[in-house]
Amino acid sequence: MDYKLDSLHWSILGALQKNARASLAGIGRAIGLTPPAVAERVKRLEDLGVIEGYWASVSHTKAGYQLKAIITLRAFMGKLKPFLEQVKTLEEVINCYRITGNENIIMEVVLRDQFHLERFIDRLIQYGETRTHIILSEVISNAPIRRLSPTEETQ
Amino acid sequence: MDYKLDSLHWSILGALQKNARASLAGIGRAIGLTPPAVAERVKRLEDLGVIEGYWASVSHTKAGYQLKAIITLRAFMGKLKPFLEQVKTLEEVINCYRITGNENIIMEVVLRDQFHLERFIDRLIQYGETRTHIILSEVISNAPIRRLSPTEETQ
DNA sequence: GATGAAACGTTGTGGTT
DNA sequence: AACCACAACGTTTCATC
Repeated sequence: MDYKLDSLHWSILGALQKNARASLAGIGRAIGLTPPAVAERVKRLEDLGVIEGYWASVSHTKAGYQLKAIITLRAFMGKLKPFLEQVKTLEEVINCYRITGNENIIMEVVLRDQFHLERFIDRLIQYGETRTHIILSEVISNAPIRRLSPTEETQ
Repeated sequence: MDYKLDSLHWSILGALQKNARASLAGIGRAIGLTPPAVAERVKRLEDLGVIEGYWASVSHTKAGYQLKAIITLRAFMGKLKPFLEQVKTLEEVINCYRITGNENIIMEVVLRDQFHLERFIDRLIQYGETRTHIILSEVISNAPIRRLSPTEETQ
């Protein structure tokens, strides 16, 4: 990494992780910078890829999806690549990671109800063995990424 | 649910899930509503809890965290409650869900490096058995929640 | 929901250290 | 290179219909 983030950068990241619609002028007031200075720093954070984007979080239950589940997949021989293509077309999947370990894939999915879940799992069995965990409650949701303590920085 | 979301609501949700900093005036232009009309609908979506918040997404690697991992926990007898209290104080944990199945808890964590991961797991073993999966790549990240097809709605 | 006006925020230019 | 000051422009918000 050929850049350094100072504490003003982290104040800005903290503010935008808490509320992505916060005004740059308001953030500037809180940290002692003028609006153009904040705008410049935000633009740079975006250009560097530190800020990947801004999104609204929609409640799956309030949007009509009663269930949220974690599904892992242990792909059959030669079935991982076809799955990786197919998964992009599945509207139910909101997150999907390739992982190490006994399973290859872990997904977070939203589903209308138990029947929807059943049909969804049925569509996956051609690709591998699945294991399903229903999410009962969200203990922590999208906690902000914090600055590494200075002694811990490896930059 | 004692409310109904029409296609204008879903256009607004789509726009804000794609870019939470999009201007309400711009969204209005795209869907044929005046700025105050969009603002009113957004306010109502927030008040209903359909929109839970707006977040900037920060790249864990660009922020100095080389590793992201999924860790599951199968809590020992009587150790789930203490864990649920403790986990809120762990800066590494960006998501944590209670789930059904053999494990009770699944967490998404960001870590500086393998040594940090090792120390983090050490801190968990008092609460239960853990299983760790390193995230190799993100196939799908925060895909938007879409409208249920009308025939599928159970409202 | 629309309109119009006032308050506020963002963005560009130019200048300072 | 990073910031400030100021001005033009766009956006949000509020009253009113």
